Amino acid sequence: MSYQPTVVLVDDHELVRSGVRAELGDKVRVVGEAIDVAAAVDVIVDTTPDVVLLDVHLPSGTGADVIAAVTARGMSTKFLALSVSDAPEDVIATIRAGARGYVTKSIKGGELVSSILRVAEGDAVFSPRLAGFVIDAFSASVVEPADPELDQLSPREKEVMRLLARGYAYKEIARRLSISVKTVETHASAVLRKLQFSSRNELQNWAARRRIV
Amino acid sequence: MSYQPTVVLVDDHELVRSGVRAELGDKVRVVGEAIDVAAAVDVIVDTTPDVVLLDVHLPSGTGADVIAAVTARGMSTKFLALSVSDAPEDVIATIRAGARGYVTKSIKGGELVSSILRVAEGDAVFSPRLAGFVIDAFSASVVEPADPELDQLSPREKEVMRLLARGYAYKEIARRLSISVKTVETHASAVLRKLQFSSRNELQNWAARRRIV
DNA sequence: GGTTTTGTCAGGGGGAACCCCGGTGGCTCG
DNA sequence: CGAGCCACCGGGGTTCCCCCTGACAAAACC
Repeated sequence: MSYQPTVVLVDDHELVRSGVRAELGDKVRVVGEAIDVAAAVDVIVDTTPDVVLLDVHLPSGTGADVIAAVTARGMSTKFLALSVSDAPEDVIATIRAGARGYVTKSIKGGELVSSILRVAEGDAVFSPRLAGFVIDAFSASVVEPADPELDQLSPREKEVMRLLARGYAYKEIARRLSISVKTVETHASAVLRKLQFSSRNELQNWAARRRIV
Repeated sequence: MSYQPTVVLVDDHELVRSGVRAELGDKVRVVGEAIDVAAAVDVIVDTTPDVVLLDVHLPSGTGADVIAAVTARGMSTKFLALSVSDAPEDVIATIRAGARGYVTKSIKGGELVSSILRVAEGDAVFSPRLAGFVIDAFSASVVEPADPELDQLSPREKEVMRLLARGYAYKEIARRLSISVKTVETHASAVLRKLQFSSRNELQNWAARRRIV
């Protein structure tokens, strides 16, 4: 492939930037550099590179700030985080912001080049250990801790509770369960009493947070 | 490292299982096999392997079903999905369920072994193209598209809307904003009308999904 | 300076939500 | 077989939600 992706380097250490430039050789074309958040945003907007090689910790903020500012301008630039930090917080924050990859500075030159090329093609790239952090955060955001509070409810009450939490009117619930509205009221009262809620709205918020909806 | 991780193979094709067994050689120890969801769960619970090599599509369900059933039993087994499918839905569903990696069957034998070893050590492993799907799904689950619908609301109405979405009673909202209950009613009516909701519950659900709470 | 928007408030009404009482029938368990 | 739990249903009541109409002052816009 003779096509050279264009790259912007964002790092506050001159040494790192020149080192990276040297390693990159002629496989990619460096079209701009920046050392802080504001300058980075300007350069990226001006040069619209294929990939931004981005340090996570900058003097005036974080790499995530840069990503947020650029994507807020409607650009679809791809970001590859390049950092000394392998802390889960940094990795997750940067990925959440929209980075397509995250490699540590212990990476070898050749691998850095191939990582940039892969990101330019739309793939995601991670140092081995770091991908796990993202996966953890991803699946952790879905877990249902099987609330023991729900065991206080009889089967029928759970049924009513679920519909209640979704905001259905008593009339609707009665129709769906083919029972009388009065029965629904009875179950609803029991649910609110047992779960210590004073209104369906509290239940609804609680259910939304626990993702029982 | 002379330590052999134990592995369970779950795949409905005999050919695939024997192929995998041949490729794995003596780097890992295969302690069990299964061809459907129920059998897989039984074998995994019995043998408590370090890693489960899991096909995504099984005769009686999906790999995600297996993961859900096993984790529901409180086990912390690691799962590596091995599938012919590279469809984003399959990848995301399997990862959401809790898999620590996803590789396609076009993988070479040696890479499969090293993938298993890395998963056993806690890393996450992906075929190049697939990691991007997870990242997309991950960052997409956070974006706030700055709802243009909210611009229809006057500042005061937004204020009321937020409290309304949290489930506060009119009386409470009036107290917090130091205004009359009747004024709250007026704003609430305007909010529901402008946002096309017919009850506060719809608003509450909508707000919960958009994370405006 | 008129018009529109916004924020404030009120009356009145229909309906829904929630509560407290009551009752029936079925089931299980000691 | 009585005691307890569950699912079912009703009456009657209070409070809250939501709507409609109408009003007035301040700010903003043209």
